[in-house]
Parts: sequence; structure tokens; C-alpha cells
Amino acid sequence: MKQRPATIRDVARRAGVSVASVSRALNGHENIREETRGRVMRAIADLQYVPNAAARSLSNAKTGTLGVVLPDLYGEFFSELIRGMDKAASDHGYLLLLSTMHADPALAGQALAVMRGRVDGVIVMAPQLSRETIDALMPAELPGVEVISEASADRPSIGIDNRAGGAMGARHLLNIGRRRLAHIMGHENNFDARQRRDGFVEAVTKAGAAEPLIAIGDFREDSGARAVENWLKRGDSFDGLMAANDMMAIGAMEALRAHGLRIPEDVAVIGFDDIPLARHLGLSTIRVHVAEIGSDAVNRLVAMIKNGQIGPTAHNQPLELVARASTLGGPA
Amino acid sequence: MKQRPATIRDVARRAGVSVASVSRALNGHENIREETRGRVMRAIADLQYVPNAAARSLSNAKTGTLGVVLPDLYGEFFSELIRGMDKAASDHGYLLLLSTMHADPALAGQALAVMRGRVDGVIVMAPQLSRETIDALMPAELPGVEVISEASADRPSIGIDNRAGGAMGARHLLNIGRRRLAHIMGHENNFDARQRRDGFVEAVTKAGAAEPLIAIGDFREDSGARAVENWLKRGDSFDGLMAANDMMAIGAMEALRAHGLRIPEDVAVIGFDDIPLARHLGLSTIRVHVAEIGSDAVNRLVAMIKNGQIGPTAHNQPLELVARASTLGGPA
DNA sequence: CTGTTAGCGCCTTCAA
DNA sequence: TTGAAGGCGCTAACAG
Repeated sequence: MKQRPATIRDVARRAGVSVASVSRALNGHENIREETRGRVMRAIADLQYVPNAAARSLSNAKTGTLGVVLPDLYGEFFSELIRGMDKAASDHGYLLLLSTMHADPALAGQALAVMRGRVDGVIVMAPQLSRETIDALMPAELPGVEVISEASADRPSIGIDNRAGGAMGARHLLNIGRRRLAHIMGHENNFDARQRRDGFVEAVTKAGAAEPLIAIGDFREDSGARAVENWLKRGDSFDGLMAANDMMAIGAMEALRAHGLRIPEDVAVIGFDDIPLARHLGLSTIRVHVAEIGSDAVNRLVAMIKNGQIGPTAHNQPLELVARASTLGGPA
Repeated sequence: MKQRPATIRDVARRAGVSVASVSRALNGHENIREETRGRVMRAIADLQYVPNAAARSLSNAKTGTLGVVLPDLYGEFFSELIRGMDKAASDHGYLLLLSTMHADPALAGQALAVMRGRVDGVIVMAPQLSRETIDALMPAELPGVEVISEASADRPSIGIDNRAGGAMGARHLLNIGRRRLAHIMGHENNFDARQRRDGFVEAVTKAGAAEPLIAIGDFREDSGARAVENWLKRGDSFDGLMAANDMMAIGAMEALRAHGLRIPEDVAVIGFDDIPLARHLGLSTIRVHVAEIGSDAVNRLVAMIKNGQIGPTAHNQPLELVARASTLGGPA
């Protein structure tokens, strides 16, 4: 039945040449006669020979695969990121080895350790871990790039300019005449969340508007709704609201409407990410080109693998303001 | 700087034992004294030794990774599937090697070939390929399971009962009193699309209702809208519509509303998948538990790897009718 | 241009 | 319980 797959030696025997020649033919070396190459190729086809990847890696210390370590993957964001990575990876002839990394640093370390010896480089996304933790965990001998994390002092990182995004949102609300602004941020210990808030607050302050309301959410729909409920209950009023992501903005919109407030007449709302839902619900947002972040990360990593480490470089994918119904129209 | 990672020999030297003992300690064998094991473990910690995966695979013909070959996937479906797979895989101590497979059978073959020797088994999803093509492409010596494909005669497959889903949708529309039904299917050569249509048509026929209108879409929003446009233009009328997925249903709803038709009063609409958008737009749908399909596939594959091939078994994840605003209320 | 051969790092008989 | 040694399949010197 399931016979042992052909090895390079079987091919050599069948083609009547040495294993070296087979290897040369296989790897497209120059120093081999066309006729010999032909014989080898025929033997390979006859035997349905496929080189053993493990042996190959062992021998030349290359695996042809890139490790990708991500947090728990929910939603569109990840499929976009992975899609972008996969595209770039396969363009370069690499495969992707996937692993999710949990918040627990010990487990996170495991995720990275398992990759050693199976990949030529790693892409890590760990917004939930501190810079020190990440630095301590990254295998030193492996080229690595970080995605959507605080810019590293050691490695290249690709991300988004969260501060700029927060500021874009604030300015947009101010531009359409809103003056009493509010912001729903993500977890306090999430890097992106803090940056977006800082950018938002800074832009508001710079414009001379009143200090904005700030609530802490968790990037999920419910938390957006809760934030709004709390404000309204306390009698806090605002006419412009930015949430640190679209899901919270959507939750917020529902809560606002539930309280009879009109969008955008009473409160203009803007989110962050531009998930598909945003378009369908007419939610203004800051668009992030997620797939590009992924391919960018892979391209950079591949460059590192080929040309050696390139040190820290922070690259931000450009953001884009997408104005929709939730912020259209003049002030209340 | 970047010194060579420690090998098993370094550990042996440091611990003052032989490599065999290190290997035994590492793999939790019994025939080794506790004290020796301790010495080895300490040396491992000191040296930050991590076994080289390639060498290990070469030596025991196991890779500890599962190959996943998917079509170009957009959206939530993809991340859910991967999430489910990743969860199950990491539970079993496996990593996932990802690759996308394009519609071109030649390229599809490549995707699978690259996996050979790097994985212990493969999960393939290829609804766009014919059964024969898939069978021809699947490496015979590798355990494989198929997902969301036509049930195979050789391998286990995990999927959904598309016919039942189509029928569920039809019956629901009939139950709420609709009699002139329409269905927007996916690509003619997509297995799922055909099955859903067949289930739909069969249920309608069985109920003695008029033969439904059928349009061919491509699973994307636009095609749902176009289908509706065409029907309306031709003067075809219907009061119940099922699309083969939510995106097309959403496109259809927009087109219906653009023509002044009310949902569900004039036309009740139901989709398939239950993507997050569906809930937000109040679209009734047939819910698919995607993550479970993924973990189920992995569990089955791991079982095959451990216990040998298990032959063809078709397993369907249960479907669930989710009734929302788009089908609530009585007939027109 | 081609063949021989020594590793790559690990596991695993086989002896001791 | 331990060590020595062969072999997994492939690549890359090194000779011819």
C-alpha cells in the first residue's frame, strides 16, 4: 500500500547518476549538462519524487517558512492580515506557520519557542504584551518583525499611526462643528488604545475645544453601549463621539438611538478600522489598510532574511478618513 | 553576536552525559535516572536549548504540523475556520501550515506538493474544484480530510448539509405564508451553491408551491442586487427570497428597497452563513458554526494520523435557522 | 561536468 | 541505566 516515498537516491539510481547531480538538477545549478538534467527530471517524474523538506532544512539551515504569531484571532481584521501576509509570502516562495499567542507571557514564550527551527523568521503581533516582555521572548537568532505593536528598539515594526488616527477623528468632528467631544478607548493596557486616545485628546486640546470625555471600553460592541449609557445617566452631554474601533462605535450608536438621540444631528459618531459593517451602517471611520500591513510585514521580513538584520525601522500604513452618514451634516 | 543555537551535543557535554541521555530526558522516556534527567534539564535551561525541529522531523518522520489549504477567502468565515482549527491543533500540540490554493488546478497542485514532507496531514477546502481534480491532487501517502467540499469517496469530510440548509430556508419562507419564492445561488460550478439550490427547490416542490425563480450569482453583494434587478425588470414577482449566502441577500435587500419594496411585508428575505452583518441588518439566515467545522476537521485529522486512515466518513455540522426582522410577520 | 563523502541535529537500536 | 554509532534525506565542499 503506502510505500515509502522515493528519496533522492532512488532518483539517482533510476537516472543512472549520482545524488549530487540530482541535487544540482533539482536546485537549478549551472554546472550540469542539459542532458543529465533531462535524465534526472524524467526519473523524478517517473518516481513522483518530492524532496523531503525536513532533510533539506536540516542540511541548509533554511525552512522556507515564516512564523506568524498572533493574538486570539477574531473577525475580519485577522483574515485580512493573514490574506496580506499569505499573498506576499507565496510571492516570495514562503509558507506561513501560524500560531496564536495568548496574553499569558509564559504561554506566549512557548508559542515562539515552538517556532524555532521551523521557520526562517517570525512576525509577531502582540499589542497585549509589554515591550519588555516581547523583547525578552523574541528568539535572538531569528529575524523578526513586529506588527501593530509599540515600535521596537530592536526590530522593524509595521503598524499604524494611532495618534494620527485619533487626531484625524477629532479634527473631523471639530470640522463639522462639534465642540463637546467624547472618546471611548480600548483597554488601558492596550498600546493602540492609549495612542488613539492620546492623539484624540491632543487634537482637541490644540484646537482649543473643551477637554473631551473619556471612557474605557474593551473594543467590543457592548462596551461602547455601556460607555454611552454611563455618560447619559450621569448627565454628561456631548455632540461628537469617537470610539477606538468600529465595533464600539456601533454599540454606542445603538445606545444613543435607544435614548432617542439622532445621529448625526444630536451626536456625530466616528469609529476606527472600517470593518464591512461600518459601510453598511453608514458609520464614519478611520480606514486601516490591514492586508497591506500584512504584506508589508512579510516583505520586510523576507528582506531581513536575505540581507541580514536591518535594525529598527518603524513603518506606518497610511490611514484614511472615511466620512459617512454618521458624521454628515452641520452641528446640532 | 548571533551565535549558533545550542545543539543536543552541547547539552550533553554540559551535563556530562551522552546525547542519548539528553534525548531520553527530553522525550520523557522511563529508562533514565531521575538525577541524570535533572542534570540534563539544568543544562538545557542554562543553554536555552531548544531542539531543532527539522532534525527531529527527519529522524522520526513526524513534523508536528498540519497543512491547511484554503481557497482565497474573504471575511469572517476564514478567520472563524482558522480559529477553530488553530484551537484544536494547539490542543493536540500541532502547528498549522497555511497555504491558499487558487482555482487553477495546476497551482492548486503546487500548493499541495509544497506541503509534502512538511506536514503530517492536510486539510483541504476546495469547493471550486471538482471531485476528480481534488482526488488527483491529494498526496496519497498523507492523511487528509476535506472541508466544505463534496463528500469524498476516499477521505473523511466535514462540512455542512447544504441541501438541508436550502430546504430549511424554503420551509421557513413557506411557513410564514410566502408562496412565490425565488433563490439566488452561487456559481454554477460551486458545490455548495448547487446543493443549496437543490435543497431549496426540492422543499418548494415537495410543498406543492410554484416552481421558484432561480438566479445565478457569485456570492458577492453586487450579484445579489443584480439578480433582483433582473427579476424586477422582467416583471417576475416573488414574495419570498433566499440567497445562498448573506452577502448576496444583503445586496438583494438593498435592491428591493431601492425599488420601493418593503422587507418583509412585500418580500421576505433569508440568507445563509450568519455573518455579523446579518444580525445588524436584521437578516434572517441559516447559521453555520464555522469554527466547529475547523476544529472538527483537525480532530479528525489528528485521529487519522494517530490511528491510521479511517476511510470516508461524511460529517455535517448542524445548521440553525435564525429568524430576524427580514422574515418576521405574515404574508404580504 | 560529475561522483564521493562528510556533515546538518536528532532518535534509536545495540551493547555494555 | 547509560554510551556508542548508524541512519533519516539532502546539500555542498572536494576531488577527479
